[in-house]
Parts: sequence; C-alpha cells; structure tokens
Amino acid sequence: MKDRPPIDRDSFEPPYAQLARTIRERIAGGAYRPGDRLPSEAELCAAFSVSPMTVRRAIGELVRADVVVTEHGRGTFVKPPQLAAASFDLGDLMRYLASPDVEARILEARIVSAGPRVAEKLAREEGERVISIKRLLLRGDEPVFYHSEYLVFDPARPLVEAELATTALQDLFSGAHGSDLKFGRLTLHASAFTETEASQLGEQPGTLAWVLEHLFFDFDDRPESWGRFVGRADRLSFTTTVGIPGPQEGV
Amino acid sequence: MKDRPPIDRDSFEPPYAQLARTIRERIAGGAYRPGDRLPSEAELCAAFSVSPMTVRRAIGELVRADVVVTEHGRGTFVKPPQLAAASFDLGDLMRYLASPDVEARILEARIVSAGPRVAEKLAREEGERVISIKRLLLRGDEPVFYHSEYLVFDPARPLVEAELATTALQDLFSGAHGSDLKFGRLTLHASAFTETEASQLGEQPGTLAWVLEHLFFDFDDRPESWGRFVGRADRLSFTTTVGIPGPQEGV
DNA sequence: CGGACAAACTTCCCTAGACCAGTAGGGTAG
DNA sequence: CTACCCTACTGGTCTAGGGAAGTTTGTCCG
Repeated sequence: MKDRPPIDRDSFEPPYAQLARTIRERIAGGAYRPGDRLPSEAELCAAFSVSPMTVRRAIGELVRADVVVTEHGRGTFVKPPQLAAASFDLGDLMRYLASPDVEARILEARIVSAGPRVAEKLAREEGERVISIKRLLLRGDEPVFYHSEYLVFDPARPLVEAELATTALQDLFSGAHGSDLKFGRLTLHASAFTETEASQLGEQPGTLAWVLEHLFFDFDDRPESWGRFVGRADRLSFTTTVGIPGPQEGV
Repeated sequence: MKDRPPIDRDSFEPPYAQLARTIRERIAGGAYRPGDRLPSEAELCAAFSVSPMTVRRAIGELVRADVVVTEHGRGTFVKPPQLAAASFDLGDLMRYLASPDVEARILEARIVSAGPRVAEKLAREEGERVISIKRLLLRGDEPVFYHSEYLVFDPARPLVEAELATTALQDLFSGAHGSDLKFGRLTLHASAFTETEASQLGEQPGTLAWVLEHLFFDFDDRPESWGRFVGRADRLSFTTTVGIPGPQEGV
C-alpha cells in the first residue's frame, strides 16, 4: 500500500494537480468506488506531505469536475456518473467554424425595415430600420451553414466594413461585433430547412436541420443583434462524457 | 469613489463570494468593459481588506465562469461574451424527467439475442444474450419520450426487479443501475421517428425528433449498457447564456 | 431505557505571509 | 541607434497554521 506516486516537487505539474490526478486515477482504477468516502483532508495532507490548502484545491478541482461531492462535517464522497451533470459544449463546433479552411461569404448586407418577428426580438418598433446580413459559411467549396443576422441600426456608429469581411468569423465567435456586448443568449433546436435556406445550401426543403439562435445584449440590457445559424443535422452531433473517462478519451 | 460594498464580515455570504459578486456587478454595470484590466491582486487585497488567497479565489470563480481571463505577469482582463464558451446543460431536462409527475412505464423487458448493432455497441459477439428494456416516459397521460436500452446479461447478477419499477427513473439519472459504472458517453443528435417510436408516442413517422444516446462503461472499461431516448424535437430546445446575464435571468 | 451533552471528527473559510515565473519599461553598454 | 539587462510589477503556487460550523458517536445522568 506504499504510495507509489507521492508528489514530485521537480515536476512542471504543480502539486495540487498531481494530487487531483492521483485521486482521479485511484477512482478510475476502482480503489475508491462510487459512494465511498475519500480520506479526510487531514489524512491526505499527511499522506502526501502537502498543506491543507493544496489538498483543498485538489479536491475543489474534482468537485468542479463532478467526480466527487463534499458534505460539510461528513466527508468527501465519490460520485457515480450523473446524466444530469452532462453538458454539451459548443467549443468544438466553434473552433471548427473558425478554422482557416472555413470562410464566410456575404450574400446580402443592407438596411431593411424590421418585420414583426425581428422587431420583437430586438425590442424595437415594427418598421424601424435594422441591418440585415446573410452569410454562407463554406468549408472548401461546400456550404455548411447559413447565417442570418439582424443588428439594430445606429447612425452614430456606422456599419463597420470590417465586420462584413469574410474574416469576420473570428470576431463573430470570440468577441462578436466589437466588445460592446454584455451577454448573449443561445438556443439550440432542431428544425427543417426553409425554402431560402435549402436553396442556399443546395439541399431539399424539409431536410433535418440544426438551428442555433443567438441574441446579444449591450450594457444597457437592450438587444443588439439577433441571428441564427442553420445547418444540416445529419452531419453534426454533440458528444460529451460523464464520470471519469477511460484511458484513450479526450477528443 | 468610496467603495460602497466593502466586505460584510457578518454576512452568511463568505468574503470570497462577496468579492466575486462585487467585481461581477461592476463588470455588468459597465465599470469595467471587455478588454479592460482589473485592479491587480495586491490592489484588491488593499481595497477590500482581505488576504491574497481570498482575492485569488474570487478571481478564480470569475475565470471559471469565463467572465475574466488572467495573463501571467500582465494582469486580469474582462472577457467579451464568447460563443465558444457556450455549453448546453442537460440538467434541466433531467430534472424535468425526474419530477414526480413524470412516470416510466415498462413496455417490454426480456432477454434477447444481440443484433449486429447492439453487439458492436456493447463490444459483444453477435447472438449473445442481452437484456432489452423498452420504456415509455409519460407526463400525466401524455407520452413524451421513448426509451430503449440494452444491458449486458450477467447471470451472476440477476436482473434487479427494482430497476424495472416505474420509479427507476431516479436511478436512471442519478446513479444509473447501481453504482458499478465508471463513466458514460452521451451523444445528442437530431433525427426522425422510426415506425416503432412513432406509434408508441402517438406521432407520425418522420416527425422531427431528438435522440439522446447513452453508453455506460464499468470499471474495466467494458460497455455495460447502451440505449437512447427519443422525443419530439419541436417541444424541446436547449438554451444557455454567455457573458454576464442581466438582472432577471437565472432559470 | 431514553435523552441531553460533550468530544471527536469532518469540511469550510480565512490569514499573512513566502518564493517562483512571466511581462514591461527604462537605463546602459556597445 | 541597437542590444542587452535590470528592476518593478503582475499572476501562480504553496506553507502552516487558525477559527467556525456541521455530523457522528459515545457517555453520563435522570
């Protein structure tokens, strides 16, 4: 029962991370099973010759990763994998769309009069002027996403041409239109292509589609932009892992 | 410029949380804009009369929430809302399905011979015996999800009757079939109802559907169960928020 | 036998420093 | 003018404790 991996003080991996990894590995190896109590903080301090703060931080990492749960006054317990803890990350999709071989082609960019739906989303009056931008996202020569977006029209801040460039994707994902935005709300749902979308993407109307809707607000909590990405659903799925992944996981 | 909210030592909210909240509010209020540098740790220590560790913890929370980003040697900076940081949580859906007014009705539970697809998913030979369970999840009297699941058949561990009870949903989401599972992989994709699914749910075949597929592994990294939830897509969407939500957010 | 209480645990949060490492700016030697 | 280095400032990590608060257990007393 000798601790094979105590703590390597010369490693680049800081002690708290080594400790967190070690505990994780022991759980993955079955040394601690779901429901079991981990050694107390004091015991871990002694066993690994680190200070309480270091132990607390290591445990904190595991708590955040939903691997263990702490109960005040009772102890720290190993959690079974929880379906409810699952969350699907948009990061991979966004990084893919922001990659160099994906380009955005502007189909249309003009000032239009807000229809009822746009007016409601942007909290403006119907008929007010808004900027309409329609983009096609292509990977190589193949269209993968259709993007339609409406921005509130502010005469004081004329439409920046740079935002319309094909390189705007970068900003679109990292800092969306300058940095005057406070927060955004995203909604993912499944739908079917409309006529317009289908023709632009070269698909049949009614084909299964993902719709990712985004609504961004400025620092006065007023809607600033509203738009949606539409793409074929059968080419994209979201995958995630709960619990402690096996050895070859990580993509 | 007097700090109105220093730190209330008598509050139930611990200082690190008060500090994190205060900084968050200042960002939300526009005092610090995206790209701005926050006061340094030392300055925050002095301004709020707390120790460095407390400041670090507060900042750590904000980093984790993707509100700020720290750069070693340079400072801590406010992040604009990032699309790539978005993740869709299954928690709400799971809590909804686990609520008391949702019940699971067993349609079928028997031992079958593994077909090619099941055999591949469970890493077994085709023709081996597996347990097949089909459930209907009802809210009130209305079916909302169809659940099909295959478990490896282990004669040593006979099928627990409790797992088949209509109350099994609880376990299904929190600890899935005892606690012998190490991790699970979940995949979400959009699809259309098959004949079987449609008839069970009282829908038309071809209707848009969500499919949530789950594959659980035991502590030897062997697949233990594989199954999928299928439900109407037009009644369910996933919503999330990036950046700092406005005042009335939080559902 | 039963209930109150105290001790011994546990986690939680904090202090007040220390040293290391990365960055930026200014001054100096070439 | 350029290249270099030195210094001040930044976050990153850790130490070695402390007191507060929740839980469990066992003991003592009625």
